[in-house]
Amino acid sequence: MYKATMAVTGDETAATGDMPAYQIRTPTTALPQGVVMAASPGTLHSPQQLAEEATRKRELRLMKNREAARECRKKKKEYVKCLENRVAVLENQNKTLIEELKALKDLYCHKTE
DNA sequence: TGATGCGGCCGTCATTCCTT
DNA sequence: AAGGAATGACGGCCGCATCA
Repeated sequence: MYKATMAVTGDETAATGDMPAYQIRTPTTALPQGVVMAASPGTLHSPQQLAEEATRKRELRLMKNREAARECRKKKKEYVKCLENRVAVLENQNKTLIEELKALKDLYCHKTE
């Protein structure tokens, strides 16, 4: 949703270049706390062990995705806040420019009279 | 005071995007 | 192409405000 908007405007770039900050994907190497690495697949044999491994993998995936979702929402909120700030700045600039234009018009009118 | 609507947060699933 | 991370979409839960 907000990604599409970014693609259109194309000027909300992060310090890193042409990529918006909220889209920068930095690979995380650290495993979340409490996560234990499984034995290598070659050491698993019985259906019981295979089922346990599948369950473990699923729980790990869910846990990682849970964290990712939290992080994603956080980034999205920051991005929206950033856009709102930008809107405020641009509105102020616009206001200033309108006033400046008005002043220049007044000056010009008085000169020609 | 219970019913209802609303907004925010969360977890999960499905899909997209990126890296290797 | 496979695998993992990021994100969109959806539904559930909770707290708060409003109303009858």
